[in-house]
Amino acid sequence: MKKIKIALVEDSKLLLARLAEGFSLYDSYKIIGKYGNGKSIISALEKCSRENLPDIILMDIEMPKKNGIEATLEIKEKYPQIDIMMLTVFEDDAKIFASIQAGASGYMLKDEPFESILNAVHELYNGGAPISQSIARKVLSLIKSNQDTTNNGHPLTPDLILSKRELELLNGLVNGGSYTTIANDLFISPHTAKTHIKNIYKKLHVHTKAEAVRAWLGKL
Amino acid sequence: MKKIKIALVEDSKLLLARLAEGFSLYDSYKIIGKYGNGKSIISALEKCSRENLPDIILMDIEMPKKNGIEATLEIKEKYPQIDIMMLTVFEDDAKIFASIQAGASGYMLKDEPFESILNAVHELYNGGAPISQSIARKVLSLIKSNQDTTNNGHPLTPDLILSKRELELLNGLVNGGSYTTIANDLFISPHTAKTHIKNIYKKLHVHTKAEAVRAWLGKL
DNA sequence: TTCAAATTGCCCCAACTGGGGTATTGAAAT
DNA sequence: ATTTCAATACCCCAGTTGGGGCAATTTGAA
Repeated sequence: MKKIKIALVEDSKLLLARLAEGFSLYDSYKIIGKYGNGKSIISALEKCSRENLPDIILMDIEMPKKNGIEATLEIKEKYPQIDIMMLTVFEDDAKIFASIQAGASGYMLKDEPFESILNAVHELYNGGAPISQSIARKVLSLIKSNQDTTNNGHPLTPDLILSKRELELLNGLVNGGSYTTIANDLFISPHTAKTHIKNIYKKLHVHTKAEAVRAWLGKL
Repeated sequence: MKKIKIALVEDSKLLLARLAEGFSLYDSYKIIGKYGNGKSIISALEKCSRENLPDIILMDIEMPKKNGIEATLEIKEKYPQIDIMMLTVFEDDAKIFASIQAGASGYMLKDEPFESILNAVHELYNGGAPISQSIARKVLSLIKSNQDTTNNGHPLTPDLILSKRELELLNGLVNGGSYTTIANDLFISPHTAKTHIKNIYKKLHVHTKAEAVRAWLGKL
């Protein structure tokens, strides 16, 4: 019987060890890697042969070097078949949506008992999109308030908050770029960059780059 | 015999519970409060009679609502007799210095075994300034590289990186203010605010508000 | 006491930013 | 087939920002 290959990305060594320990008690799972930030798992995946890639990644959001959302964006770009479940201590609207938008298929709070996380992984492997009760409630209320048409498929990707392209622009903002430098990075006109950024401001309800960076990096 | 009164500020319920549990095993310590972010401990302290104030606060740095550095700044302003020890998962130069600058007396990594933390609290209560080995090494090397004159006293406050006033200005930046609004908040002229911010840029090696916010909020 | 550092304040000016438009294209959904 | 929407691109313009320099006053430490 084939084991489900799992990679863990989590900056707290404590929680990382606790998760690894938890999975080690079950025969059907195999931890194939443990990483402390987005950068390290991405470079590890690059060195990985196709058959050794993980089936599922459990990914923290708040991490040094490269946060979980940026990492998810990059990983799903290259390996769309890998399912990613976000783990976080925050119940932050923007981060939930950004995660899902970036390609995450599930979203669980770290404080959940390990059994819930285990169930979520199982559900994810079988095509589900597990979300913590408290998160689910928030998502539902926000979707309702946005009058958005429902989405039935597996990779839950509501076209809420920010589009994929806008996420890329926002990333440019976080990296401190000007309209021109961001535009050059993305091979578009500075005018276009500005248009995107204006739209981002509207969606995030901010008015300056500094506020956008702050909103993106949490702190609210 | 008088128990040492301890308050815990930590957003991870898991670690919070673990710390509380740890201290509960020792007769000489008493946990007088557990808080999930900077805002909640500050409002709790305000409602606290003088004799019920904690002797020592263990404070996380990365937290929602109000982070540990901002909270430390405010608490040491009002209650300078309380010793604050920072707990963090990051080994981030800027944050170590900002914490100490804000008034923290110790700096420990969360991953340390509980016994180390216990020893650190004991040392702190007896006038020491406990710092994790790995942190201490970094601090020493940075102090050396900055040619700064040594500091022998207890509240370790190197005049490195940012001055107290500059920290306040930086906080204004993080909150998305313009020169004018920040200046109004601090009752100074916009020209002065600009001068401070220019100096902050030089010290942090950044050139825009967005970069300053990013540097302050970690991510490097 | 003396001297260095922190804090405060101002000037000039080029460059960038934010907010308001409008418009074309291509892809996806109905 | 038609509509919707993301992504692209441009215009104008007031206001803000960033970089350079200069200088008075307060504070703290030697």
